[in-house]
Amino acid sequence: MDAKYELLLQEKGIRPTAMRLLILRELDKSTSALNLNELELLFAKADRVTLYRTINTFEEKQLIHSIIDGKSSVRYALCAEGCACSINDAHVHFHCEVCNHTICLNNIAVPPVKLPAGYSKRTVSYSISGICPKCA
Amino acid sequence: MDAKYELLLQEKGIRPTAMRLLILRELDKSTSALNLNELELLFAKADRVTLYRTINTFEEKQLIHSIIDGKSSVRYALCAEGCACSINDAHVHFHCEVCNHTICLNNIAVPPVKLPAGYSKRTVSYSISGICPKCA
DNA sequence: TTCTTTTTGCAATAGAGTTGCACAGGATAT
DNA sequence: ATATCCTGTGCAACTCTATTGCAAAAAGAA
Repeated sequence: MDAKYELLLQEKGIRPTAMRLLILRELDKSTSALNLNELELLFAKADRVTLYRTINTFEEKQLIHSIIDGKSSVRYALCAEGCACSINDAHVHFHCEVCNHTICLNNIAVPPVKLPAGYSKRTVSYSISGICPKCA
Repeated sequence: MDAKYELLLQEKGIRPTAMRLLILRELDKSTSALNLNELELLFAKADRVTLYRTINTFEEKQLIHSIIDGKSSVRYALCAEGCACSINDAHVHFHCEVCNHTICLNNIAVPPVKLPAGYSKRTVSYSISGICPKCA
């Protein structure tokens, strides 16, 4: 069961501790991107800081990516398999203003724009805010 | 001198007080989008809360728009003339990771994407992070 | 086991955003 | 003009999110 997650962690060079496995499983189960607070609610017994540091580790090792949705806080979602967190892997995010969920539109790539001369591009973020099918 | 700003405020239905004129002028002068903290530094004598509420008023009346750049805080920039803050007016923003400035690429419109069925789009945000010409 | 390194928990702090309340100043009515 | 009302501004306090330092616990290495 957890073998899958353990493998995933090891592939990314992250030591599979109990906490990390739990957090990874929650991120995988969730259909929307979670912020720190939502994660905390899922783990009554875990410390905010542990979650915070775990999330940071995951992001550094490119196991998850962060999303800046409409307002409020940063959210996180698992990267798709084979994702290198490069510009080519970037997809569009959708934030529902009713249920306040943010989801990855993994199969909608961010359409490129041509920057004026002299600008170099490292990361891009394209997010759409509106109403999702469930809340319509 | 200030007549221009006074007129601008009145056009948008905002009463032109001294503070508002000052803040508007600073926003107009600035070549990059400012966050609350940066604004505060420009006005040593003004209160954070006044700036905060002024900015909120400006945004409600669509005199300025907010930008969610890379990390940190929300930034604000003057809307272009004739902007209605609709999706069609949306432009791409660029955030320089070196000087930490965020600028409006007013003449680069956000390329539209086709959402899956059931999703309705209200606002979009496209921001690029990298290095600007000055810092390259 | 013993030693060393990593991970976790607790406490405290920093920073941004927000609200309530009270005072000041301009606009309006009498 | 005076009284009244409404809006804007400032002060204080608070919430929420993010972050750091330090010590205990757990994991890995010798």
